[in-house]
Amino acid sequence: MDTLETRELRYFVAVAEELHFGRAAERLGMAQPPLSRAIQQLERRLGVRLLARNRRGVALTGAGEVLLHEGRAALDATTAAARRTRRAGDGADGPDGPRNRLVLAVKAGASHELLHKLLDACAAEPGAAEIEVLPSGTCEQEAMLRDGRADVALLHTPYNSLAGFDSEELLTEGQIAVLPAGHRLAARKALSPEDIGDIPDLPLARWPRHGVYPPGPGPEIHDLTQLAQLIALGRTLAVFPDSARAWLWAEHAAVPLPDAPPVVTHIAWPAHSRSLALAALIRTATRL
Amino acid sequence: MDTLETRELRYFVAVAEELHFGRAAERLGMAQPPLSRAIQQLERRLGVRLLARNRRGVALTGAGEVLLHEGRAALDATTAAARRTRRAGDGADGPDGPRNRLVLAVKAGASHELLHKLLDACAAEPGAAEIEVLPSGTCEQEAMLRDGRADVALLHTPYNSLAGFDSEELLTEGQIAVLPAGHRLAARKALSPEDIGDIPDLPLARWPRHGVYPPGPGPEIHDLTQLAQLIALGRTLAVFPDSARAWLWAEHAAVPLPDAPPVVTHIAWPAHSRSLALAALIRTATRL
DNA sequence: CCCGGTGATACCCGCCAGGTATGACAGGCC
DNA sequence: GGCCTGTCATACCTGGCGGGTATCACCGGG
Repeated sequence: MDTLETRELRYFVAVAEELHFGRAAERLGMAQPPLSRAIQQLERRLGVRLLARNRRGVALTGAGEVLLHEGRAALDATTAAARRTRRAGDGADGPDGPRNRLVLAVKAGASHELLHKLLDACAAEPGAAEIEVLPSGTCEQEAMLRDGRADVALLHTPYNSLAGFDSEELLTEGQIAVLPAGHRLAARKALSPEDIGDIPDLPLARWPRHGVYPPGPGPEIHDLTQLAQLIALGRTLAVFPDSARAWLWAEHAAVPLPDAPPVVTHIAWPAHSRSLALAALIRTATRL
Repeated sequence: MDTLETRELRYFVAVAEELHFGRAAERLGMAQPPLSRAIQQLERRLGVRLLARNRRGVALTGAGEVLLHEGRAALDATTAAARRTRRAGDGADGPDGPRNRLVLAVKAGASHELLHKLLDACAAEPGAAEIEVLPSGTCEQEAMLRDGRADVALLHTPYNSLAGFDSEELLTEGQIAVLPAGHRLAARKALSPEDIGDIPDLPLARWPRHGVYPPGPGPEIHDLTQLAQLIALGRTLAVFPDSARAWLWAEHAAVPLPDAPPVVTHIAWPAHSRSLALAALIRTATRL
């Protein structure tokens, strides 16, 4: 009477995202009629109208939007429970006591130096947990923490949000514009954010934010190598924290952006975590 | 294969809390054998041993402890989804547009003045959400935010933890010792935390923290009136923020505790909240 | 007017959650 | 040792419900 089943949440989230029973059913690997019925039962049990059926597709009601948000969070929490439990039991007992393993999510290609120092420090620590580094797509570390693919992550404000996590500050850096070495602006000592917003021959590269690309003239970027190449070819420019200098090519030029907001790297973890291994890692990280 | 059902989580949490299949089954309103089988299936599906059966009761394995913590969080999230969805649809459309309603959890009897000012300010705000004040037991506001009984809460550090919530600071106050007016210490200008820890004839009252009472000689307190009476009768003393002076009796005396840590009142809400009504309330609160 | 597309309804079936009865096993007691 | 008790596991059965197929009701467009 009171408790939602995860199955129902999965079904509703699918329908709410697709706004189409047929496509949602396909995505769920089932037929459309039982899905319709399940949603109806859900609405009856909650005593709330979730979807406005418009004969031509479907729209979310206010309550539906609430359930979409809260339901996603709940689904993330349950899959996180499953994943973390599996990991906890995986190699539960090594040669000396329970073998602890932590999955650390990092933006692929970011914070090279910092990460290197962190891993070295952990390796030096006797009895510290084994760290598995999990490279993540753009801005995906937050989702990985929420759904249990990772136990701890390196996040970069203002690109990432720390909402819902506990965190410690690790490093603050300025930003640079990375552009083709031959470009006329490459010789400048500094640039401002306005300068690079509308260069006719060099549009700003676009990264996906939570899976969607912002509008704009620049190319859509999938990975760092691709971006590096496009910059080297003179087709785009991009903005990075200082530490990106580590992977620049000869054909790249870096120009400081003194007025851009500083990028702060944090180590972040789910607020309810109660793991000794994690606490040790955080202590190690903040001592760097 | 991959996703845990809430039913399984409920079952496991019950067993993990009782550490006894029979009692857990009773609590769940079902027979013991299907519960045993469900837990076995869960262990098989996760590929992980959750419970160590000791012929004489049951103990949690490491993975079991992880699932207990994460599973509780997941269950809270799903019941929160159900509750908030119900509330969102409840009186979804009032006379003028969607009627917004927020449930604000406050520790019963705390922050009288602040709360009064906040409610007045909200009432003055045109188009602001209707605020339902939900008095909570000791330290229960956090749980209420997590499981959706409340949308927003007033929390008091260091008694409450802000972990997992977004929050804004509202008020900082010192603490006072409340003791019988006739007591020899009532005339003192100030007391230190050590002073009040071991007064032979006046043991410190004990509040439940997350449902359990800390050990000690003092009486176990259930509500504020009861405590007030016990103090007035000269049976105990208690520590409160300054604002508690509002409800003191004539037979009470308040002595400042300048060395006690200050109590900071925060307004806190689930980090993932995206409600306009909530944002407005927070803006109102921080402007006080 | 018919046709394509959408969600709802009707009906059926097989699986699995849950119940009852019983077993297996360890410990305490006389 | 024999027995009882408490505990979890096993065996077996049943009913409900989750899911499938076929079909309907409805609307918009050519």
